Amino acid sequence: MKASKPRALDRIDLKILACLQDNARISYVDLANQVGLSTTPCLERVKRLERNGVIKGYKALLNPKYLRANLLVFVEISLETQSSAVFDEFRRAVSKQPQIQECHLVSGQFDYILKCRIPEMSAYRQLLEDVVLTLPGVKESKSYVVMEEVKEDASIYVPELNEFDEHQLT
Amino acid sequence: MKASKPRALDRIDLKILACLQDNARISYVDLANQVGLSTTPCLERVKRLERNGVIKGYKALLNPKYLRANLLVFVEISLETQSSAVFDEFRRAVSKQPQIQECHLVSGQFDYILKCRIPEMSAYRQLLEDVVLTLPGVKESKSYVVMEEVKEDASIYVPELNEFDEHQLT
DNA sequence: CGACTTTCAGAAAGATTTGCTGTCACTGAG
DNA sequence: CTCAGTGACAGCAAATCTTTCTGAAAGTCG
Repeated sequence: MKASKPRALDRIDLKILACLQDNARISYVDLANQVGLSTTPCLERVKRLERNGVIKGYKALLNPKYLRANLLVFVEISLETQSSAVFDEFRRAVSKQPQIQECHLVSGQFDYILKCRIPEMSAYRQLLEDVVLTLPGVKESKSYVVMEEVKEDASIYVPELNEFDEHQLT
Repeated sequence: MKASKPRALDRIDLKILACLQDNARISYVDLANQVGLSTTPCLERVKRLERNGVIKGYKALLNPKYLRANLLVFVEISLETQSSAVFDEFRRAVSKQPQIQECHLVSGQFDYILKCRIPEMSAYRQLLEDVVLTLPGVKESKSYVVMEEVKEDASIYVPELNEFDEHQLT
């Protein structure tokens, strides 16, 4: 037997993804109607998208205002050495901190960009002390405190099929 | 009659939020079991959390790899003038671009931080031209191309009740 | 104390999920 | 060309879930 060949996403798959990204708690009946299928093949497609890793999960979007996460700060960090031991330790420290939502290794002047949600300024100082400054290799760090969130949209743009022709699952 | 007074979140609310953030497609039956209620009050609490804006929505998490959004770039932008007309125009341009996932007004050296997901480098150049460089007020921009996403977690940390005592809905 | 409010559980009706079956269209081998 | 074999689909039905209704228990305020 051959492994299930990962097929390219078709028009209906893209519609399903857009719908579920818009409202993850939609029922399969409604979803099927919106994409023009009956429930059975619609369910099968969703399960397949989950199996293939196209859909990574479903999340409720919470309002930071009510959860002591009012303050959003971006931090740029560069490390002294670029040894993998230091990098690993840095990653481990970052992973443990739930207040650090994102951490990306970037090219450019700095090594890492962090996105942190915290209750208030004092917690930010604490976080910097805990994570950033106690780590051995931190050379420099710069903080940007967010004054206003103009746009925050976790959604990924789901293209139309015609923009998407030659694109394949890999 | 008085408007429904927004009560503080209690232990069960926090559990519900954590569960729904972890898996937005959980059934009310399972959710009720996990938080130690029967389905009826559990459903009521969820609806109330939605009404009060604590839950802003439910989203499927899609894998950028399969949606032509492989490349993640952060852009820092500062504007020449800080007139509100320029700011407004900038915001409008940003809002229209689905590839710009986030845009934040920050304090510090730059005015805005953008987070963009795009198919590849050529699209990035295009985006810069479309949004950033055609706008009148852009003084300076700096790009950080993400080489590795160490951590990306849209979740907001849901505190335990004991860490949460004196916090109120406002 | 007594009325009122809030929160809860249980039951029941309605809706959804999910597995089963059969049909249709397409494909490749003979 | 013909005929399995395959994949995707719709319809149906049983199990499960959602959601409304009802009433009980606990707390609040006069």
